[in-house]
Amino acid sequence: MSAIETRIPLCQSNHSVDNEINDLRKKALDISTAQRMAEFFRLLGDSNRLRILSLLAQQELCVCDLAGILEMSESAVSHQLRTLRSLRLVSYQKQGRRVYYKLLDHHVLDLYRSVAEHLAEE
Amino acid sequence: MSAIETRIPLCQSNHSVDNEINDLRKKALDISTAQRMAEFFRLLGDSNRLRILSLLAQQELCVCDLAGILEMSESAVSHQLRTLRSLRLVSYQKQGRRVYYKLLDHHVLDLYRSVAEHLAEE
DNA sequence: TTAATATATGAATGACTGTTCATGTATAAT
DNA sequence: ATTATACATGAACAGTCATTCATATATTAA
Repeated sequence: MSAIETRIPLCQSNHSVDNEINDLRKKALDISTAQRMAEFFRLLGDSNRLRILSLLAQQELCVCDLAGILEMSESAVSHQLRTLRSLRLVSYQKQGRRVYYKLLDHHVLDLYRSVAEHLAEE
Repeated sequence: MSAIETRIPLCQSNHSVDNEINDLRKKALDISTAQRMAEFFRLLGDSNRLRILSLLAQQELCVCDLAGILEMSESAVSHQLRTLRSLRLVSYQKQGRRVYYKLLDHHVLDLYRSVAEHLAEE
């Protein structure tokens, strides 16, 4: 059983890349890492979540202020914060009956800026 | 009609942030920009698209090679490339009946690295 | 010319996701 | 104590999305 025969059939016949298939398969992002990265990007792939993050990047804010500023329902904000919490992008602190959220992860701002730069170039 | 009265009701009573609501609303990411940024992040929020990009970051590849390496159907790959094309992340070049795709946007790699770094820290 | 290959694409399907609505809990105010 | 507020959360619903399937086009091979 040669390497060629165990290989999943690609394009018929040999073109330049053909011999490098196995190399490339190793170089490709592995599935589990890709899934974790995708999960992270997907988290940023919602305009309301981005707007929440843009505010928390400035200062701590409680749920009802976020809701008021962004004109979203408190429930919707709370659900989104739950998502952001689950990926450790925000932390929170209770004060009386209010819960103040703040940005926890500094990478988010880098990503934010990179995309802003990309969009500015179009 | 004072500024207070025209303001959308937030948390009852005045806490420290209350006077800054209008300021914060101006500082928040505006909706249309947030939507464009979200569209971009959402594009990266799929593991198969990330894996396609990780390969194209190394070299030009045709559809059937991508399909073979990633063990996806050619149709699925083609659909994803269409999406990547629409956001100008890849360009393509026809050679015979093959179509070679390559990475067009350098920001993608920056984003890619930022997230990889984030995940490495957990 | 005829058959096979590489790619593209519309429609259909199943899975996922964000919001709303209803409800529950904890805290503060009266 | 009773009421109102701030927040959380499960269920339901609507919209979105990635894949598959069927089909079409263009190019190469026979």
